[in-house]
Amino acid sequence: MYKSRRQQILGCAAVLFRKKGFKGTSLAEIAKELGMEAPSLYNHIKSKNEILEALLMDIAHRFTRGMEEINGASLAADQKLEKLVGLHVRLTVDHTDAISLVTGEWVHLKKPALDDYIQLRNAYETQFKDILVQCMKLDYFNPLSPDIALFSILSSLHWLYSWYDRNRDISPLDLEKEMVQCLIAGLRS
Amino acid sequence: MYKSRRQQILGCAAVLFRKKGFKGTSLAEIAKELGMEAPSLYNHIKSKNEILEALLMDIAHRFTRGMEEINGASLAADQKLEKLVGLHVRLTVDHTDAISLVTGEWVHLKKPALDDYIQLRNAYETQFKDILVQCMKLDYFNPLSPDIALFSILSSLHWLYSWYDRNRDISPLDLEKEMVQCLIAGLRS
DNA sequence: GTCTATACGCTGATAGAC
DNA sequence: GTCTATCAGCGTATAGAC
Repeated sequence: MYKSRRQQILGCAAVLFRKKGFKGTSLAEIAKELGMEAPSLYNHIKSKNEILEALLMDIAHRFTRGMEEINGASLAADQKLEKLVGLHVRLTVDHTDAISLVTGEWVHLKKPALDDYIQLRNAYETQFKDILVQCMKLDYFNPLSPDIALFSILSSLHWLYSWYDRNRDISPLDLEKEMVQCLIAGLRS
Repeated sequence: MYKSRRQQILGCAAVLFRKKGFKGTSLAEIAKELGMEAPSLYNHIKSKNEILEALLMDIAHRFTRGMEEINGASLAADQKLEKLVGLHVRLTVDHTDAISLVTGEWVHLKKPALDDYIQLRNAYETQFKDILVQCMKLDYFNPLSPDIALFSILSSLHWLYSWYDRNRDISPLDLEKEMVQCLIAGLRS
């Protein structure tokens, strides 16, 4: 599969940003990893910050699209919840490094992009909670605090990448099944 | 309550490190917040990195001591698990800013301190998992994968600080009860 | 598209007066 | 203990040759 120079830079940066943080990674390091000099990067990117924007907005849009698909289908709320876990597992497996930036590095986004990112994030969480609330209206779900349940499930899903990295032998499908059991079984009475 | 200049610096740094990251925070910013100049900080600290070390090792030792106390008491495994949730809630409420560094900023620790930190962290997680395994031997617990259950519970507990910050109105005791229900209820059959 | 040369601000840290 | 002065190094970014 062909990768443009820009895509190579983005992929390489994601790995380094994950390991050393956005502020802890220099353009020289990214360039060196690709066998080039730092200034040459500017033929493919606008600035260092643009790299972070491209990585994070791509991830954010993938989550948004996934949520739209799930909400568009005519499924019961608990089935939607299981689909959401699957969405997180799939994106984590396919974009492990970029997704790791969601937990902390997004704070280094700058003003216009930062607002866009936060807006997408808030919309996603709102829709996630709506589905959770619908689940709790089903009589075989426990009526927990939706805020705490949302936070609890989401934080586990956000950290999937760190766990998956140390256990790449598990198949994505098995991982999804285990996560569904672990996260959702607790909500059912 | 009296706070030494060093403690003021550490507390101030924790707030800034949390908001802008360790690498994204300059000594000048920390100093300014305290109404002093950057070089004056060196009368109380050895280096910028030492601030991070002091903050993280303090937190790590608090978790280690908490685990020792819980393991030292003669409690059933499921009771120990509940106590552990309480430990995380209490430390999060009392040291919100410093504890936020546990999720990502610890990677900026340098060699001698980094190894100490990782060692404490691994020991804590091992003991946590042991308790989880003991729970699953009780007949009213589901036999989930201990690794996934550990990861799932710990990631929720690690992100408590971000949630607690936006919901400071809830009492620590209520939060503890909700978290126990949300995290542990799922493991019980 | 890649390079070398270069500008220039910021950062962590030290020296030394008060 | 705090300050001012100062340094060396690094980081992003630009200019311009090839």
